Amino acid sequence: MTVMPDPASFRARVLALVERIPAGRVMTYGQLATLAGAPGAARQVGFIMSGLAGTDLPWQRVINAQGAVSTDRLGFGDIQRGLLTAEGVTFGASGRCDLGRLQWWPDEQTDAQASLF
DNA sequence: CTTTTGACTTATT
DNA sequence: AAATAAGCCAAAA
Repeated sequence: MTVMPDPASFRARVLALVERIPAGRVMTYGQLATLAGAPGAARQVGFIMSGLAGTDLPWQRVINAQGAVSTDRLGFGDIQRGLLTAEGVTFGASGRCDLGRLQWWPDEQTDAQASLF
């Protein structure tokens, strides 16, 4: 069961975005905060994520701006990397992936269709 | 209302 | 490249 607070809340907007991240792609905390309407609230996004583990949401696809997972100190960094690796995301020896290639933006799903407007 | 807290980010050594 | 410091903002208490 997923957490569904007020649709108007910052949290709900973040969760809605997380749910749309395609497999094998990632988003950063700051990016989510900005798209949810609160630039700079990256830390708050992280706090929201703390409740996502164990839900249906693809929480593993949210990483930090360095292209690395921020869950090592929580004890399940290896689990998160494992899930992402299973989706095709590759991590270098430094524990970071190629953000420039894997970071996903919501409008990416539309390409030629966007020009209809 | 004020204070505290973080799965963050950026700039600066 | 790695470690520090300071800034940042939404919730909960």
